[in-house]
Formats: sequence, structure tokens, C-alpha cells
Amino acid sequence: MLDRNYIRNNPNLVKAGAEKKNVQAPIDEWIECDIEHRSTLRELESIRAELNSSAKKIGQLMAEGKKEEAENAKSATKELKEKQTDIEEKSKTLEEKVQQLELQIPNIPQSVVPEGTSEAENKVIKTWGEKPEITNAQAHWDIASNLGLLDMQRASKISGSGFALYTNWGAKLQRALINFLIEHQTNNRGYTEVYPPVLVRRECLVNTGSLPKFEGDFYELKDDDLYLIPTSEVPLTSLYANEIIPTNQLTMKMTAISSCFRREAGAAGKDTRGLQRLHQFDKVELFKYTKPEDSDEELDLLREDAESALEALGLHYRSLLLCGGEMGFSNVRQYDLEIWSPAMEKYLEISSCSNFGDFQARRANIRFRRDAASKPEFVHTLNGSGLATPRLFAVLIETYQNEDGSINVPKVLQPYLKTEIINPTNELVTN
RNA sequence: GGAGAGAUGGCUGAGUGGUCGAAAGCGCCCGCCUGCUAAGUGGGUAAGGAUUUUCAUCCUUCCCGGGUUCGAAUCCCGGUCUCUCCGCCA
Repeated sequence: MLDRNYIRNNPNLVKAGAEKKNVQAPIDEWIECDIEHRSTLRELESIRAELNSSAKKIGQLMAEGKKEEAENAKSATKELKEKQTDIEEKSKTLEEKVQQLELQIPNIPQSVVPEGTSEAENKVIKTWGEKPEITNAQAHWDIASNLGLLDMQRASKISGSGFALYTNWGAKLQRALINFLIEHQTNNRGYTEVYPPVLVRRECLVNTGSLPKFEGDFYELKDDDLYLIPTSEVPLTSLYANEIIPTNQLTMKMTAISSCFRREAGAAGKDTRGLQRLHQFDKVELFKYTKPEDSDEELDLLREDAESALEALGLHYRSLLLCGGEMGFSNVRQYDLEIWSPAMEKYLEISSCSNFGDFQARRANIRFRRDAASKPEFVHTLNGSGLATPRLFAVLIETYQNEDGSINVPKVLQPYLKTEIINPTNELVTN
């Protein structure tokens, strides 16, 4: 969420920000509620001050043994207490309303973010490699089916549509990708690995800004009041909730592999064939807590960390600076990485890297202290995918397919798969 | 799942109805002192909020939510989490 004083002092900037993101935000309503809330609060506090001082006085009278006077003072507080109860309730209701409204106000995009509401306004900031020339390129679902890498029928038998079953070399390739991606980021890029739970409390999703805005997008276990995470950004953001991080630990860089779960309600039928869109998938996440002044630079570095994994795999990609209307709710700047599918002849989103400023840190109350004498400040949070495996899997086998139906294994994956090629003859894996 | 113990500031930890936003120690900050270092010594040191009294005043906060009371860290009820033991289990 945004700083309340900031909204009060800059309502027009907040409105312009929401507009740039193409989000309807109840800013005027918030301002109105906030004013009313504060005036109620003032009234409440003055009543409390009065009650506090008379309680103190009664204590003194009791200590001095002036019982009668004390009793008189006691009965005199009755009326004030009733008034307090009333106003307390009013103030609480207003506070809840202010909170509920401010959760609906998005973060403000930075000035470098292009105006726009559609893909067309996204800005390509980098292109790496070239579209591979493949004659009669086969789609990943055909390659996978021929080589026995995926069994989508049986996956839907056990879980319904939108789930993948990796088999044989497919399962091995999936695991190789995970290991490669994690080890790349920890060994070469300075990230510390963590392995978080995939079931989290509701407040974790509120901290990232996923809720209440996107109610219904996530799997919820109602009996236990837990949610399946849509991304490990969710547990990682709350890792240091309500803590003050020692300054010398910033910038803190973490990476995590986790399964991610998304209901994708309403998305059925649209660009979903094969591995393009799943209810469950694995993703390596890159995550940072930074000082405010470092976050812009750290976002670029984080994006380069994600890009470097694609480069190591030799996959053609492009990086986009998203326009306001395409951005997420909580971020101030967002880059998307897209990889080229030679068979589908389109770019697929493989990573999304964002700087959230102090928006999530304020919700989660994550702070740091510059030095012993200074007040705690909110950290900045950043995250990005590094990378999501199903689309990576899909593009990888499409890019490295041979005319005879086999797949060349990129060099960096060979140590994990212990083969240079996957073809119909190396059928069962026994090692 | 059953039984018990606990949750206090950056940390350790005392506090069982008013003198407690909270002892003491550690850490940290500012002095003093001692050839240097170490030690010693004096003082300071929670967060959030409201207020055009802003080097100030007031409010809230001792896990969370209720309750009792003029008054709650302290008493009562409900919840969460942690630890120990038992059970179950990959």
C-alpha cells in the first residue's frame, strides 16, 4: 500500500498513477473516509486522555486513603465511558473502511514506464539471439508425444485439464532444468537458496498485493484457512514480515524453487495447448530486499540474472519494459522476458521482473535501520522469475528439435541429463 | 490427535491490579578517564499514530481478539504460534 501521508498530500499523483495502470481506484472515497476517521480519532483520543488522568487521580486518592472522594470520582467517569464506547466503535468502523479502500489503490508507475494499455505499447529494450530457422518445426506437444516426454491424457485423468504429467526423459529434463536454474543463480549470481512452504496464510497474499484485488484466482483450503501459493514471491515477501533487517544484510538476494498453483479461471481455451498455461507448474524465483536507493539498479541486475539463464540455454528472447496498463497492481516498474516458440511462431512470457518499491514492505512491515540512531525505514522488494519451467521446457524442445524427431541437449544441461541427445532409441532411463 | 510449559523492547530476561512503556544485563550512541588496546565511568537508547503546541502535547501497543475494573503486561474467556513428552507418520 501507499503511505497515507503521500496520498493526502499528492492525491493527483496517486490518481494519475492508477489511471496509467488503467485501474479503477477509490481515491476520492479514501480521502473522504480518512478525514472523517481522523476527526473521530481526535475525539476518541481526547476522551481517553481524560479517562486516563482521572484513573490516575483515583489511584492517588486510594493510596491516600480518601475513599469517599475516590468513589465520587469513579461514578463521574461513567458517562464518559459510555461516550468512549460509542466513538470507539465509530472509529473502528472508519479505520476498517480506510484500510479496505487503501488496499484497492495500486502502486504508482515510475516516469520511465510508457503510457499505454496494451501489448503494443510495451517497449522492447533488448533482443538476444535470433529466431532459429527450423524447417517443418513441430510443436512441443507433438515432439513430447513422439518422444514420450509428456502424457497429458493421463494427467487430466488424475487431475483434470490444465495439469502436466512428465514422463521418462521428460521428467528428467524437467528436473534438469530446475537444477540448472537454481545452481546457475546460486553459483554464478550470488543468490542464497531457500525452500519455502507452498501453503500460506491469507495475510501473505495480502502482503504481496495479490489479495484482496485478485480474489478467486488462487486455490484455497477453507478447512485450514490456507492458500496454495501462485508463486514463491508470496512466501518470500513475508519471510521477513514485521522484522527490522540489519543494514549490512542489504541487498539480500534469495532464490527458490517451488510449485506454483493458479486457478486460471476463465482462461480455458485461450493459448493453453500443451504446456502454455497450467494450474500447477514449477518456477525458480529470484527475490531481493534492498535499500530504497538501490532498487532501480538492482531490478536491472535481477533482470540480467534471469536473462543470463536463457543465454546459457541458448534460447532467443526479448525483454520488454511494460507499459502502465500491462503492469501488475503492486509494482513501480516491470520487465517481462519472452522466449520465441519456433513452432507456434510467437513469443511466450517466461519471466516477469518487478520493483515494488516500499509497497509490499509497508504491507508486510519489513524495515531496516540505516544506523543505530535513525528511524527504521521500509525496504524495497523486488522479484522475478528465473525462470518458469513449462514454457521453458516447451521452447527448449522446439528450438533444439532435429528433423529425425530427436532433441539436442544444450551443453549446460548435459551434466544433469548425462546425454547429448534425446531420441526415440534411448527409451528407458535406468540410471 | 492427547498432556504440559511458554510468548515482554534490537537481544537475554524481571515484573501477578495504580508509583510500568516496562527492572537488570547485553548491544548500540554521546561524553569522561586511563601512553595505545582492553578495562573503568557518566548519560542516552522501542515502535506506530493524531495534532499548523512539531527539540512539543496527547493516544495506542508487553503474541492476537474479547471481557472484568475508575484503572490490566499482571485477573477471566477464546484464538494463534513455539517448546517438551506421548501417539501417529514420509
